[in-house]
Formats: sequence, structure tokens, C-alpha cells
Amino acid sequence: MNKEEVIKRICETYAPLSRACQQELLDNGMMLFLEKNHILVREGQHSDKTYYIINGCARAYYLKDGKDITDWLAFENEFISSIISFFTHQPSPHYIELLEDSVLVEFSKSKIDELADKYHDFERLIRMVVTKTMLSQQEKIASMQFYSAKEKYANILAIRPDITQRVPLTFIASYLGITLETLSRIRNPRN
Amino acid sequence: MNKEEVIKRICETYAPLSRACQQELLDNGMMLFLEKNHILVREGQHSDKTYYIINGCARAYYLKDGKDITDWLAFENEFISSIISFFTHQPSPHYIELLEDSVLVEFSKSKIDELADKYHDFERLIRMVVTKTMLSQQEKIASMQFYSAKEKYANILAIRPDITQRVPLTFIASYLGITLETLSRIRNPRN
DNA sequence: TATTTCATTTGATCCATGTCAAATTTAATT
DNA sequence: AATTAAATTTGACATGGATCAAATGAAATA
Repeated sequence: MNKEEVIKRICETYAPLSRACQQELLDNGMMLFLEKNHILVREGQHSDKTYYIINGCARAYYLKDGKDITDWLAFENEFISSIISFFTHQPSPHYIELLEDSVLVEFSKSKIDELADKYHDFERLIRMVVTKTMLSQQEKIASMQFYSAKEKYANILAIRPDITQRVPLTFIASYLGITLETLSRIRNPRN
Repeated sequence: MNKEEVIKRICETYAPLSRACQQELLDNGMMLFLEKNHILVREGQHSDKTYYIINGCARAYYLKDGKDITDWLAFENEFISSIISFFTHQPSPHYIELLEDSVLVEFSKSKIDELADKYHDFERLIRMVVTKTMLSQQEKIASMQFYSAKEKYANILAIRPDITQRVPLTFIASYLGITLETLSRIRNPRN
């Protein structure tokens, strides 16, 4: 997939953009071809970039008392960024790491803000991206609030059946707010 | 506070609006004076309204296996709506209930969409509202993922110290994903 | 002010999930 | 293929928080 196709895909997913706006977005997105385990953002950095995943997947995680906690997983046709740093200009509490060899398009916050200022339709698109993110967070909150470990695992499998083939169980476990051992036992059909 | 002041306040909080847009928003917001325990939205309803709280507070809750689970609490100068119904046009899984006598301004989704279409600056404002919501959800997710009951309670007290004077403990407990009994024990200084 | 209803606390017990440690399986590297 | 390293499973045990039940306290209403 080339950049043109990516822009087209983004428009289809979220909201249509004028030809001029598409072109300008195109000129300002940078394609990246990166290897598994590459770290896009480190804790403490000011990250003003967002990444659209063409191929591959990534996770955002942070360290709590030295323990690695995944709190976001993103796959093809999704955006990932250090949400706090990107939106509030604070240093990132998160690392962002690729879990597979990936192809990404990188956009900078300043360009996005500029385009959102210049083009009403782009402002719309950003609103849609944020709204979609908010709705998936809403689901995540519901699934964490009063569901058992087993229910949470079933939930995520329903949303993304191939997740266990693509994401190590440790990361899935902490994403669900449970331990690796508990996840392993849940997955064992004898239990 | 009258409607003009409310609109002004909203502009200050999120993003400035042109005079014309402010006026149109004003014409389409309806002020409501409602009593404690009033139910704004019921499960199963298609709710296409959002409510801005001038005075008072409200909660969104749903029933899981007959149990009442609060998953949103809103106070003055915040919006509350049946997030799923409002954004996806599905029937609401939530109830929305007032926890105090409250003054609200009600806006309809169709008007909001219309204004967002017509005015770039209003589109911007909506984007800001959604972004802010998303960021507070992000915090909530972090606080639920790997924090103990005690830590979660400390977190919410730090954000809103007067919450225990305004919201019954049962609702706070389920909002934190813990039981009423556990919350009660946490609050007892002997523990 | 007495009575009823609702909210909160306290106690006793249980269980899902965490913790720590070791074994096993799978993948990466020489 | 052999060796090392990483990921996952399994076991034994501990514990935070749930559940159920009853007592107390506070607020609403007669």
C-alpha cells in the first residue's frame, strides 16, 4: 500500500476530505518501514507524533513500580500515539513499541493542528478519530469494571480473534489487568 | 447563571465560537430545572441529547446481572450523555440519573451535527469536548488496570475531594469497580 | 417525635486471582 | 543440530476483596 492509498483509506474510515486537503496531508505524512521491537517513543520524551499503522502492530506501555503494563494495542488501519504527550504536550509516561515488522505513516501534531485550522473537513476527520477512540475506551472501561478475568479474555478474543497469534501473552495479560499466570490458566481448557 | 453565561463558559473551557454560532447554539439549548433522582435517560431509549451541567451532578449507570454499576459521574461544567446512544444511534444501555437538584442545558445531537457542519469553529469545539473526555477516560483506565481498591479511592479523592459529600458511597464503589463493603472498610482509618 | 426506609458499617467466611518458584515448551542464535 | 534465551505452563500457597448476613446510623415521612 502506498501513501495515496493510505490517505484514501483514512478518508473512507473516518470522514471525506477535499482533494486539496488530501494532497497536503499526503505531503506531510512520512512512511516508515520499521522492524519488530523498534521503540517509537520512550518514557519522558515529548512526543508530538501520531502513527497510522498500515501493516503490523504496536503497543503502548508504561512502568508501574518497575512492572511493564500494556495499556494500548493497535493494529492495521488504526492510529497509535503517546496519547498524553500528543494531546497535552506533557512528557510521555508511555513507551510505544512495535510488536511486528511494521509499515507506518507518521504525522506531526503541529501539521495536524495546522490542517485542522485550515480545512473544516480535516477538523471533522480528527473529531471522528478521537470519537472512535473514546468509544473503544468506553468499552474497555466497561470490560474492566466488573468482569472476571475469563470474561475479559473472552471479550478481547471476540473483538480480535487473532490476538494470541500476534501479541505475546504477557502483554495481553497486563492489557486485561490480570497476571500472565492467570491468563495461562484461563486458556487451559481443563479449567 | 443564564444561558448566555453558559455558552460563554463553554467557549472559554473548550474553544472560542463566532458571535453567530454562539447565538445559534443559544437558541437551541434548552434550560432544564430538575429534581434530585430525576431520570434523564432510561435503558433501551434512543437518546440523542447531551446535557451540560450548570449546577448539580449526575451519574450514568447500567445493570449487569441485575446489579447497578455506575460508570460515569459528572458535575458542574461538564457534559453527560448516554455516550453509546448519542454517538452510535444505538439504544442506550445506560440510565442517566440526577444525584442532586440540578440545572442543565440540553442540546440535541441533530442540532450539534448541523452546527458542526455549518461552523468550523463549532466543529473544533466538539472535537475539544471529545478529546477532553477521551483523556479523562484514559486516566480512568490507568487507575483501574493495576491499582488496589485503596489506590483507586485515593485517586478519585485527589481529583474530586468533595465527592463523598455529594455522591452516595454505593455509586462511588461501583464506579471504582469495588464493592460497597470494601469501600467502607478502606475509609475506616483503623485499616 | 415516632416510624419507616435507605445508607453505611462491621463481622465471618470464601474464592478468584495474585505471588513466587520451578518445569516445560518454543523460538532465536551459534 | 546444539545451545541459549525467551515465552508459557504448572504447582503450592497467600491474600485482597467478594459475598452474605446482621447491626448501626442517618434521612425521609407519617
